[in-house]
Amino acid sequence: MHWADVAAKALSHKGDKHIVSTGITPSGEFHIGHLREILTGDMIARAARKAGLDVEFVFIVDTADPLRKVYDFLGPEFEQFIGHQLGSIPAPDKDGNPDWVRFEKEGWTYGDHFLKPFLQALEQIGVRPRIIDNLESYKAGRFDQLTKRACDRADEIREAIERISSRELADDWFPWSPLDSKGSLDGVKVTGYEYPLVHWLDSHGVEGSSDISKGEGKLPWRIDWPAKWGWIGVTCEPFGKDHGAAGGSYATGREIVQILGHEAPHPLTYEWISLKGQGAMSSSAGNTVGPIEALELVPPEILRLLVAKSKPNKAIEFDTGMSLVTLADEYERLAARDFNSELADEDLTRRQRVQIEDAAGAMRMAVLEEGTTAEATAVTFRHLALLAQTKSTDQDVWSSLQKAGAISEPNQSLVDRLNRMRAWIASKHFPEEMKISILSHPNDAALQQLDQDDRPVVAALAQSLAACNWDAETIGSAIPQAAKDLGLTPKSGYRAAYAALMGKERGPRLAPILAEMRQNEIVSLLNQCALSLE
RNA sequence: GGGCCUGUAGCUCAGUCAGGUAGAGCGUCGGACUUUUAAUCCGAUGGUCGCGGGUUCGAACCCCGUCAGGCCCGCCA
Repeated sequence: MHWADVAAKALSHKGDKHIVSTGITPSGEFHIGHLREILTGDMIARAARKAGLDVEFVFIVDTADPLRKVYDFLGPEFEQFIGHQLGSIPAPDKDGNPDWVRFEKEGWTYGDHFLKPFLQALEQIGVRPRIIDNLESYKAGRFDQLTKRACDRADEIREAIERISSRELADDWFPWSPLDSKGSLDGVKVTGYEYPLVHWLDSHGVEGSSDISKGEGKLPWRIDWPAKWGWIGVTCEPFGKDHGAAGGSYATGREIVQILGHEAPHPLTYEWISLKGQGAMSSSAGNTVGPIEALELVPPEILRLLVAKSKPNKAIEFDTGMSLVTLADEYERLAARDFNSELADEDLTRRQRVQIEDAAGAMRMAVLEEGTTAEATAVTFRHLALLAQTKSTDQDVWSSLQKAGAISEPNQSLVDRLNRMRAWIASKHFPEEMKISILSHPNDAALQQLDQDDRPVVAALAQSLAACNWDAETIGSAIPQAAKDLGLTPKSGYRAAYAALMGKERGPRLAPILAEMRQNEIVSLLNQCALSLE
């Protein structure tokens, strides 16, 4: 069973109606690590729907969280907003300074700035959650009753947090952080409480009162989370391994939510995504790949496959180089399989069966539109990379594929894929290994690798290519023919051609590439190679 | 200090919950396709299941210990 189906099954034991929730703080650039959170939730919801459950998928944007510090991408002016809520301060402009104009005219906030592009990415990747803005929810009084309960039973909550996380809370700790006279959550002392008011004294020596029912402040993180479970009615939530550890926020949350009068959701802890060779992704370290950037290179269904095929507790190493090609080709292979007929085989061992079921499940989760079946495009990533590099127009690419019988008319997903491929090729991420390049000088090392028998082919090839019509078809037949004329197999022709022209043992189809080059340069290169072999 | 996760073929991982002959994909190697050589198809190769004990007729799986990597007990997906 696929991991999402396992989670769905666990949910089905608890009832028929479910809310799967995810949440992210928009404190900086979103990266593909955040995508795992939301895709994990989306996949559980998908599996639950397939299991016949009534399920809603929500995404909570934690705009009520305060700005923790002046990040590297922010200008010094943001110093004044430390402790202020992300949904109530201006966004950084291009230079990292507060964009007051948009803030005042459009209400464009720090949270919006980072959230909006992420939402676009979600749309592209087929995730359409109900979005809940946390700050607005506070202001609308959604947290009111649960906050009242938390304040009324502050001692119980304090006891739970201290016992479970084995940390000591300050004497003046209170389960509500009021906003101070400047709008900050930092350094505010609670001096009294009578619902709905929490009285405070801030770091500027100002006294005031915070109205819980109007959201003039927020619950501290460890209570904020269970309170959300309560008022939204969350029954399942995936979260990063940081929250999942013993003593972590889920452990305290599951008890606190009971104090608040609700049940804890079914948990699912997932591992982080790291960038290959660079460790965990972190916005401050700058080693991130944003969801938008990733989607410019990778078809969304392939990004989905990456998450779908990895069990949540497995760390994922994301890599925009060769692994992407492997992953994309894996998608194509999987799409071409007929899992139902494979599973019909009675002789399968339990292991083989599980493996086929998991692959089928992963593909169900990977397709963009829920309930559809992936269709193989009949063009591998590798092949598309080749065509995109050798054909200057899209139409030439389609013609080549049509000629090969791979497609009749390109469908939309193939068109998208070609656009992404061109973006990938143009980006710094495109791997050297995939780049097609014809040598400008003989590569002696590669030539020496050639068998003695194959060496004469180089000279023969130089002659026949010098004489032939310079089109892909003619070149294509000249290469094997040159070998045959010498009593060798076509393979010898290719070996010689690759060694001489690309300095490799094998490579992509040569003829269409050569046809794009100048005939005299190719012939001259072959002649030089022939000379150096003598 | 306390706790969680991970460790299985060259690589990525299934299999551990319900103990029963070590599995897949990729890679590699070989063959076929006698002009689509990053393609496709066929075949082969490949593992003291981190290590040491214990329970058992039988352990990758359960128990105890141990090593290594990652993480949590302020904030982080």
